[in-house]
Amino acid sequence: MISEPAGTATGPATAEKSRRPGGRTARNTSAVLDATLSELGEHGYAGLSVDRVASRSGVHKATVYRRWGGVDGLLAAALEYSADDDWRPPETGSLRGDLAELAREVAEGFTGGGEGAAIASACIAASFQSAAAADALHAFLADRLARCAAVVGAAESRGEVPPGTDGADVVRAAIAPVYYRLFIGREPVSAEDAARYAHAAADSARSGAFAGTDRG
Amino acid sequence: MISEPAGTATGPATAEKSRRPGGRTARNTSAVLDATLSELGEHGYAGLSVDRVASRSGVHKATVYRRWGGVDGLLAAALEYSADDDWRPPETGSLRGDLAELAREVAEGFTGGGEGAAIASACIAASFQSAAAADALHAFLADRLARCAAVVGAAESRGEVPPGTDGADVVRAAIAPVYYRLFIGREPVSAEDAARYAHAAADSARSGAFAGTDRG
DNA sequence: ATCATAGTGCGACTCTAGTTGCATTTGCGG
DNA sequence: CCGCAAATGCAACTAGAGTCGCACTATGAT
Repeated sequence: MISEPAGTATGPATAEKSRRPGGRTARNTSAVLDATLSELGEHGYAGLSVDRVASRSGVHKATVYRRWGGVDGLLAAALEYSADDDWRPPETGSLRGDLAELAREVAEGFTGGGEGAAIASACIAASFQSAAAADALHAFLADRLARCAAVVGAAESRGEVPPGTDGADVVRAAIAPVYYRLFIGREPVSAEDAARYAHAAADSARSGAFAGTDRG
Repeated sequence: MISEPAGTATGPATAEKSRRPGGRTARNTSAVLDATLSELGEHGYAGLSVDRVASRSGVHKATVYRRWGGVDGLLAAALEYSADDDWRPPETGSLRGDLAELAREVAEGFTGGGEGAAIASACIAASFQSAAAADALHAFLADRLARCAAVVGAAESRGEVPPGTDGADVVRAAIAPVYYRLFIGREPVSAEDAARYAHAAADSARSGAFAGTDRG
């Protein structure tokens, strides 16, 4: 989902289009975004304040407001900054296994009480407050969904699902109930729950529920 | 900023345990909660401010803070205040039809541009900001889910699904992808999308994916 | 009718978020 | 090395959220 902060890497996420990308500006960028992620992990989105990020990073408050505009842009930039571009979907050899592993990763990514889980949950919460964060999250999840759809493509080439199956929809069917329990209904999610939803989605795909026009 | 519910913030919201439930107090209660819902419909949760609700309702700001504690309790009370206790799940005669109608209602309930849609979306957003709102929404949705599970019970008695099918899980599988697209992935939802997810869930239930232990 | 008091109105107060004008630093091209 | 402009630091400022003490009003009981 969302990786740990890169730390040494000079994140060119926001600085690359600047007319002065080097030196102090780059240092400030990584300092501020690192501080943002740390604050997110410790206090969540509700406790994220520009003043705290500013003093923690050693960058002046006005500078943070000028460059990121507020908590919105701060979080959106931090989201891109920490995005793990090397993530790949599981390859267990079967669609059922792939989807089950995927659903498990989703559930654990938000409940597995580390800093990463807090940050991931904070991003979801932030998307309800800030259009910039919502856009960033949308882009991030759309990219993840597109990569995940590959497991359905592989299943199709193995003959597990009918040709023309909508991979993104199959993945949505597998992971959406996990998200629903976590963030909408606020219900606990067990590993068995996640596996059950993944298996149901795999079976639906196999019987053609997501192939081309809705045939029934 | 959003403060934690201090003590008995939402105490006298339900007038029955108040020591002075009649007259002006009751008038103020309905005036404030009506104003809260109107403000929610017009400006959403992000634009919900105690000052605006206070001046709109004619009740003093300090009174609103004293009785509801802030936007948290205000929205939680408004959610209970406006809950439709007479709602019943659809009865089309088939599980596929019931689930499809349910998914359609969910999608339309949030996207169908009226004041109700704005309020419903605001409640979801609020649940990410306020523990009180999250609890209120959890209770509301758990109640709705329990009622919806009845359509699966009816299908079971008709022989459409195996005995022991988990009704709540079938309903979750049908509506969760709609919620995912609306609030997590921020993707548009068409009527066809909603129907497709509902049909897939119905087929899964029919083939026993949600019957007792996960049979595979 | 009368009374104690819960509930309310009022306004001033504090605290924090966010903005602005100006001086200073610093990266980058010459 | 030098100069310009971008970026930053700084402090004072505005605006809004939330709190508090006090006076007052209306409710429910006597």
